[in-house]
Amino acid sequence: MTRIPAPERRSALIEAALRVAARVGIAQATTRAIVAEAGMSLASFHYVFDSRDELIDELITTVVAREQQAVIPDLSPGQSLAELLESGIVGYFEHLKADPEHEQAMLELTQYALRSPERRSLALAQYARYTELAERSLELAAEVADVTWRIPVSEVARVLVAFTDGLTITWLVDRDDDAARAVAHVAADALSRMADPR
Amino acid sequence: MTRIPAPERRSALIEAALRVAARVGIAQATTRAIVAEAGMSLASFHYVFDSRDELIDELITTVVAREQQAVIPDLSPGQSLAELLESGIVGYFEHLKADPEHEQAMLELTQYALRSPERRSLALAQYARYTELAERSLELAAEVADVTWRIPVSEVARVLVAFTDGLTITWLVDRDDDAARAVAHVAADALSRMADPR
DNA sequence: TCCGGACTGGGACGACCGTCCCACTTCGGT
DNA sequence: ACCGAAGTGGGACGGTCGTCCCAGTCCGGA
Repeated sequence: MTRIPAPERRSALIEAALRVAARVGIAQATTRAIVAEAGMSLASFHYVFDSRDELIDELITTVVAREQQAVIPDLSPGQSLAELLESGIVGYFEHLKADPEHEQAMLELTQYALRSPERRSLALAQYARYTELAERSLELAAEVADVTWRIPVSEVARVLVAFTDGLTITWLVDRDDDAARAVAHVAADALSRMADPR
Repeated sequence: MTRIPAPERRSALIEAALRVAARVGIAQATTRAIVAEAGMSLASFHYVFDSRDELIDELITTVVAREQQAVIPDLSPGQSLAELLESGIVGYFEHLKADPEHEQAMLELTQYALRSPERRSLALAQYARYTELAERSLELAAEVADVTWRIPVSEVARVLVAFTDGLTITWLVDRDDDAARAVAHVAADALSRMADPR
């Protein structure tokens, strides 16, 4: 009824698609389910998106781009590097616990992107972004703890991403908070050994 | 044409389904794609399976049950625990590299199972199995290296599963062998610190 | 040899999917 | 006040999905 300009409608549909994907998975995020969530008609969908795939692609791009501060920890000084890293990872874990379905949808989005050659780059960009965020957190932690990374931060960051990913999947399956915290502890300890006092 | 008894047909269909799922993903593993892969008609499918979901469930169960020796490393003595663990993880990594699509399908299967409440237990069983295999490898490594685990092996195993899972996903995305090996190295180092000399 | 159950092939069904079309309404600029 | 563009609603189309049905074929035991 109320008329909405195309660009606004695009982002409204992307938000709706994200909610639907979190609730029922991307496979079930049909055009009809998305427009129902957004309270629109199918025509409005195809007025602003050529295809569902175009929306999914933009969904990945958008969500990855905004993944910002959620995971960047605020670190209080006076702690060892290992402690800083652990509280950083635990911070991410709290974020995961706060909205597990969102993170599950992110995982599905990656798998989805990996399944078609022309979408592979989206998965790569997603993980490049994760690594970039991890890198920033690691630099911050090193600064606060007054240490320097022995190997390039980007490489440490790549390991951190792998560890948090593993933490995510296993927790999504068994929902074992203690086990996840143990992973965080061990991972932080391992990463902290990759730095030297300044 | 050639007549096949029902139990044989069941397993033939499951094998076919696994191949299809590895090739194109579970979402695209339709009943028609599966019977085409198995060289049967749709009627044969529903003669032995009530529904596609029943096959998928049995697919998960079957594949998880047989996941056996693939990941259990054969360890040569004379190495430190960290070295043993690293070569074990690298062994898994080689297994992953040998058939990435299979591991990708396993990941999709997990996500699929997590999406419906009545299938959640399948994902749990899958990871319980992973943990069990990890546990056996860890016990073996500890024996060869003549050390004992400071905390319950099952807890160490759970961490190892998380680490290998993280290694798997990140590598499936960026296919960076060196980075994966770095993850293996760091993970092995971290785990080795959870044991004491005997 | 026959008969009942096991198995097969092909076609059909209803549901849902992504996409498209077209008549209609609203809006901003002139 | 008017007009072209922007936006909307509803219905339809072709395709694919899971599932089902049924007439037929094969086989082993009586």
